[in-house]
Amino acid sequence: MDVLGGIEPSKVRVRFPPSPTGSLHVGNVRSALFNWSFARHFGGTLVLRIEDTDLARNTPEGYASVIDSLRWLGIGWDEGPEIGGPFAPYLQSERFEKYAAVADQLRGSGKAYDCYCSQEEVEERRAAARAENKTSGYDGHCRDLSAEEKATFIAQARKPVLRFRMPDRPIVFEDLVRGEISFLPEHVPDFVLVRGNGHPLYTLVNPVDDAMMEITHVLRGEDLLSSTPRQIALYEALEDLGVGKGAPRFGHLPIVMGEGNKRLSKRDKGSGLTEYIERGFLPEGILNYLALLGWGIAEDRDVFTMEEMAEAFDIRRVNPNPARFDMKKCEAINAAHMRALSVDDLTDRMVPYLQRAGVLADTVTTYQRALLTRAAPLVHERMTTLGESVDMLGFLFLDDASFERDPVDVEKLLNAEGRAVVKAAHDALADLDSWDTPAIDARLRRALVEQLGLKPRNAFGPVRVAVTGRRISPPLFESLELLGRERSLARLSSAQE
RNA sequence: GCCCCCAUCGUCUAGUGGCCUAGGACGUCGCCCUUUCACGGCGGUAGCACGGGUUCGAAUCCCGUUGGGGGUGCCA
Repeated sequence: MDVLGGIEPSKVRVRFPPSPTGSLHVGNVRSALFNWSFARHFGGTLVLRIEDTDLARNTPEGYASVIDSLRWLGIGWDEGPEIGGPFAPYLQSERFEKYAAVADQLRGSGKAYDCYCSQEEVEERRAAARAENKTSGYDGHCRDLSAEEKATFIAQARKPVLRFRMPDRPIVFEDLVRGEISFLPEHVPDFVLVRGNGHPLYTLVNPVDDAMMEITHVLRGEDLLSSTPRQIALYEALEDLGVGKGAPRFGHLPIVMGEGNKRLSKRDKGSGLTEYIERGFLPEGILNYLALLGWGIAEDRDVFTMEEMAEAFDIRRVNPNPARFDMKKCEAINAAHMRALSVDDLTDRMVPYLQRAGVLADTVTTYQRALLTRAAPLVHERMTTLGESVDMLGFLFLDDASFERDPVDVEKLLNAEGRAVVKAAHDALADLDSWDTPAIDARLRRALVEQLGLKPRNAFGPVRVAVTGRRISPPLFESLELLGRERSLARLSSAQE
């Protein structure tokens, strides 16, 4: 299959057209990623276009959220809002005159027509068609109205919608991920381009902008597969009118499903990118995982960078099956990227999470920064997400007033026996000369394991809870060293109360 | 209802007619390492939806069935 269709690789133009109705959905992100990779692979152009024609559903926060999310992800666009480009503006809400002009051309040429049917009438006939086991779409009632009929409707003050006149022939196209797909004309009814109130619809503006912006390839979700024949017909009509150069090539990506067998919808938990950001996923982790939903870099490898993906990406190798989002695997991939981070990078990235949780103040002191840098290697391989640094490292930065131990762990390990162990640990460490890991290790081992005859696990568990506040923590001796003598002894004392 | 798409372990996938007694990853189970948790190492578990063809030979090609998904808007 010919992906490029004869055009030069660097002339490839793809787009990502989110509608700013809220935070980006993981399905959108996946789509943005594949378009980005496609463009990068060929050295082409990625256009960001904001589809905000549905005024009722847009919010300013939605727009900001889209921009912020893409920046957070590291998915950069070559043309679009904030940076401009030769086809500006890139917000559809600023392009209404263009759509109105095209709509007039379409109407004037007879490629679209005014339809005076009310929504109720259309719906009624739709239901009737359905009852007869027929395609339930617009029946073409107003396709060829006489002047008298038109006059009657106008006299009734009906506000017409503009409907596209579908050609009476099958529409066949080569999908870049699915191969040949065809639709018979009787199954693709005429569709509305402009509302009765004059507002253009997605059905019009999306192809019009793709045509005007000279988009060569459309990579999008499978949910849009059945609207493709309508759009292809529109692109062709547009070309006849001198707008654009006909239909682009399409590739329909498998949809992303949530738990069970339903499409991951905006309502579902785990569907919004924001949740992943808040939990402390890495952009490279979530992106890598999303890439795996339908694509793979190699048979025996599933951890890779975006650059590697762009290098190797081939739309023809995308799997058409719907893919279920598996949080466990997403976490595993993210953890792999966490481990791949340098200690400095990891440290930098943990800071905002620690601040937001109140573990660190807005201004991080030099001392705290140094302490965090020393602590980072201890937790590096223990975290799946950056958010886990809060529970893992909180004990090092919290003062006595804010430090709290996990109640469950306290109950389990700081019982009478546990407190006795903690006391022994305190006494053993009280006069330790050099406060460092090897010395602490040796001293504690002698006092608890050798002298009290405890198993290491039983000896260090209570001490761990006393010092770090939890049963699960960074390595104990290193933690004690970093905490320092004074604070460590204080924790060991307070744990006995 | 009608249209379109899809179909390999629980999940994501490799497999493009013989290399497949089907490979990898995540999960899961067991063991090793071990001060907790991780990391790491070793091993196990589990799959070609079904039925017909085509072929010397089919997970791979064709048809049907079943199942799943999407669409069917004056939303995008």
